[in-house]
Amino acid sequence: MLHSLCSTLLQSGIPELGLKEIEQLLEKPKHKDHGDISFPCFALAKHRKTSPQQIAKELSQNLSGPLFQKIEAVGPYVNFFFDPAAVAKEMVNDILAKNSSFGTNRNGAGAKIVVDMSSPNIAKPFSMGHLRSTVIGNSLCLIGEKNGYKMIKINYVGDWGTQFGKLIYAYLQWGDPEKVAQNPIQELFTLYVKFHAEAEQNPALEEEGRKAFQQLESGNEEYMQIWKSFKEASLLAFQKVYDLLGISFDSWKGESSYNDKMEATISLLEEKGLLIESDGASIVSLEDESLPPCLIKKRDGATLYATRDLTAVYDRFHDYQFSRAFYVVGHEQSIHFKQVFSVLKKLEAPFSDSLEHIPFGLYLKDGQKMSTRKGRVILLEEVLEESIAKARENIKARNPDLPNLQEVAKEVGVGAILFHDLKQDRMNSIEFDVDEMLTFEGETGPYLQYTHARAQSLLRKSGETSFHFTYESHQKSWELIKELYSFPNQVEQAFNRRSPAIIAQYLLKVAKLFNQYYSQVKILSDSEQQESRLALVKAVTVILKEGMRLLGMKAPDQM
RNA sequence: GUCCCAGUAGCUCAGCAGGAUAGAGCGACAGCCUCCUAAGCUGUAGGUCGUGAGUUCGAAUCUCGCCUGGGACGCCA
Repeated sequence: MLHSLCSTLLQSGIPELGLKEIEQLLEKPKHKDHGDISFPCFALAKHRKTSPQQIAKELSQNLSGPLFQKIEAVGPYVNFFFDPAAVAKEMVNDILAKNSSFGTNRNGAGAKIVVDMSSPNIAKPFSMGHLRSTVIGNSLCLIGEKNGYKMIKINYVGDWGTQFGKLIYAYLQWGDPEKVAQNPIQELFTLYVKFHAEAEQNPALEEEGRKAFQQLESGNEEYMQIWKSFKEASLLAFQKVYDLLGISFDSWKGESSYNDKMEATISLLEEKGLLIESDGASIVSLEDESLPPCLIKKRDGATLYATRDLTAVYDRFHDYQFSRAFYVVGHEQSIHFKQVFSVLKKLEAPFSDSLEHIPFGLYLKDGQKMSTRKGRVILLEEVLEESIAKARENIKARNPDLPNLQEVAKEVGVGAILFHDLKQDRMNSIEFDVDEMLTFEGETGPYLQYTHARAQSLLRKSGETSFHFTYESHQKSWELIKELYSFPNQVEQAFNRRSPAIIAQYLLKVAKLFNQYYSQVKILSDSEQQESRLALVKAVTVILKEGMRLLGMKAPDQM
């Protein structure tokens, strides 16, 4: 709204540019004394062969309007200062009227996007590494829905592959069935680590593992039974983590669901003449794309993950007729996805232009990648429990009478972990640091939740249920209102750039502005301003709550 | 060796579809609760935006080289 007001006003003075072009040139000044919106004249200077300073001066002379306090030329810029008294009321009332649907748009027009996310490996603990895929994927889905898309969350569980051959071999060799039955995840993990430690001494074990997987894939009854029991135990354990995170899925079709469909994929590749032999394995050459070849079948005939990804995407297209497919998977798999997408292009798959790898940096431990094989992992569940415990202590100390202590502690503890992950650009690698992760002060999830709870507390104390805003002159409140009103734009940006961090950073700005306002202005008072101030507070809660929802966080009313 | 990602304050990061004086948080130091939740707020100190070129009226932002760190590179996922 503010932008279009400025561009409309400018247009008469700039006949050579269209309304849209002018609007795109407008920018938000970094400094307050440069106004609310500014128009840089450099582009015009080129056309007109006059100095931008001159143009700014000329343009600003003829400009004025009832909604503006002043419009002035400063150097090569035309700076617009709105009259908050004239525009703020409409802005705040718009937010209040739309409530949580403020910022929702129909850009996606209901198009379906399937999202491959989370995808932990069964028989391995749920590590911090899987957290990123899970929370980034989940947030992108929420942001996608807000932008009018139909998002389909697929947990492509890693329940097939050579690793299970290794695990079965290790289990038969060293496993204690009773121990495994009692504490499956921990025991299986121990076996997995042991296998790799032993294999370093005795490389022949790798061959044993491959053999065992080959047998599993060809339907060995005993191995299937073992595999099934591993899978059941793992899914049970994962569910606990998903419950804590408050995340659910539309599909749990894991890698093993495609066992009987792989042959079809392989024949398809053969029909197109893409499959060639190389060192006994079957590959698709991608030399023309300067990529390493895509391995389809191992020497022993067993399949590989590329084979399964190819098969899975055809199946997903069949099930959902998606318009796009996202793969929220670590950056270290970038080449793999380039390969798979290239093969699909060669296959002339109808969806081959709709595939998108959404990579993210990894969690590092001591500057290095965490490795499941070496047992160098950190368990998500433990970190979550620790965070919840800390939140509980904090609440007990500050708000001992809070009735639903456990529930709020969970929301805050989990919120801290979620926000810590989502607040920074997803490509950044994150050095794992518990202390930093469990910080509740500064730019953190609990800070946002605290700010929201504070605002809710004001509303609760006032007893007010309907809100009417009229503008009261105050520098902070105008800054805050402008920020609140930019939420719809942030929602679009976050989706276009596939970036939950945009929402996270935005919420920090809102919270900071509100806390400043709160410290300067007494909201609950007998003054006639109270009603209007409360309306602004209400608008803040609307944005904070909805914004946190888009990140997968809860916003408790008290904490 | 080839390819990908990153390098901004002591630490963690914003800013990057080029624009005015590079911003936060943490940590340090100094303040603010007889007052709406101090998980908060205010102030001070702290920067050759890795480095060298180039493009441009203008570069932290775009291009190329180099340096440093991380990751990937046919039978793991």
